[in-house]
Amino acid sequence: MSFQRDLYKSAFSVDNIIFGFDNLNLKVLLIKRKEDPYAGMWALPGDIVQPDENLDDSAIRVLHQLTGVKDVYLDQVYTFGKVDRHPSGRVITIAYYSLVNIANVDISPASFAEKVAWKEVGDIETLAFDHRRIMETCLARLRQDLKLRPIGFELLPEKFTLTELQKLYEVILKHDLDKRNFRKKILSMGILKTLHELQAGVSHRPAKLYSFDAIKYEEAKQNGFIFEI
Amino acid sequence: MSFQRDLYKSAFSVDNIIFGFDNLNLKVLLIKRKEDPYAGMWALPGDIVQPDENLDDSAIRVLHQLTGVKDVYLDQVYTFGKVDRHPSGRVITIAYYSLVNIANVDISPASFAEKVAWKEVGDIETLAFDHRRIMETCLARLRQDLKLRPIGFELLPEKFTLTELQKLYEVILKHDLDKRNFRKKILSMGILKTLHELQAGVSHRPAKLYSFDAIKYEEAKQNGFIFEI
DNA sequence: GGAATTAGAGTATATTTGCCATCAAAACTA
DNA sequence: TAGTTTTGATGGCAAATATACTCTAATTCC
Repeated sequence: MSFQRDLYKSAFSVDNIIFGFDNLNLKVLLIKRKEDPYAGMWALPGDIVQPDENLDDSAIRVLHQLTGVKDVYLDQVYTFGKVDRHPSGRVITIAYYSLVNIANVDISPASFAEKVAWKEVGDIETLAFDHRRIMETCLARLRQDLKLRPIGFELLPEKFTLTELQKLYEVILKHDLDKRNFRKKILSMGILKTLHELQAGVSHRPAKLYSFDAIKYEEAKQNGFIFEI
Repeated sequence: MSFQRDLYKSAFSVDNIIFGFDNLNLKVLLIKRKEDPYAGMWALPGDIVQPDENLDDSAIRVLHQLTGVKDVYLDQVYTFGKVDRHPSGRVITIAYYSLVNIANVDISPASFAEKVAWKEVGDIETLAFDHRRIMETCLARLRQDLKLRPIGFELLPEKFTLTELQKLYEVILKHDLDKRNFRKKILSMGILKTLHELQAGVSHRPAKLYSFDAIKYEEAKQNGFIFEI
């Protein structure tokens, strides 16, 4: 079996499900497609992987084009490759998800989009291609990862309150958590820096601000610590 | 951006990491490559995905060619796509893992292989391509899944003893489990059928045989049960 | 100064884990 | 056939961990 014989017309794309959190809801960044197929429909941002481009780099590029940000949390989730998933030919797509601080991004439509917008996850109905299913899969993965890795912070500003963090977990996992137990658990992990600063501009007792301490987390991990919510 | 313009010479393959368990060790099915690149080296079984073939079907086909079995546990893990991972061109590969009952398979080299053999996971050093890394990734995923889903049974015969099941967990997770607590936990889940049969042919007190009860598991899941070891 | 709002903290109970020891059933052997 | 060998099956306790639960304190706004 030669390699050449098995080449055929095909391509692979990446789709990047970019999650953001606005202190109330979990959102994803969608684009409105400019061209066929599915012109005018909302879709996940993605692009064909270039011949000399690694898959991860491709996902990073899509993210960067749309949001201006780099160096954010990004993870591969699953590859979708049903024969007929793309009307124009055999295109399989590798789905990634990214977690961004929604306040840091300045969204601008890339060339392939007419519009870009944050949409609340719960409000999304149909999407182009099999993107609805891709989104569901990524959301399920996000929920799993959120419980097993310290990634919730990625969706929050650098400095955050414990209430904000808890709210984020509650919204994404879709169930309430006990306030005291949550604080106890998070603080006992020793992976937060306590900033000696308070929340400002709120009309009630201001909360302490914290930030994630990646170094402490790495140390703890060396000592056998396993993150779990 | 047209679809046509973005087509280029490329292909995608699947690699299927087939795990088996022989009551002592975790094994993977490897092939010895017949042709270049990497002729004569051990590699993971895999193949180019055909133009009209779904990805999962491709992984199933590879499995079937090598082992004669179908209808076994199979899950997609990760897609590897570094630009230079394949010496002959741009080939990305979608890695799957399968869990088979080692006693049920009758291995026979597919056309692309000179030999096929079960190799103990711990003994595997270098493999062709980036297959070593792929194997590590799949192994890590197997360990994760084993704790969160009732899949250990897939590696055992239809009828098994609790000691065999525990041993399987211990070997794969690489740490010992308490015998009494393990039995208590597994039995309390209510997802095993107690066969009123005993192990035969052992020169000591024979153990009771059990089998996994998929129906009971589905019911339990409906009622909020979450499998966890 | 009082109302409104969210922050922050401890205890009692339930669950899980780690650890320990004995008798039972079968095959083998002397 | 009696004794030896091997593994199966089983309960309980102590310690650690996870869960359920409610009030006072601090701040802004009026």
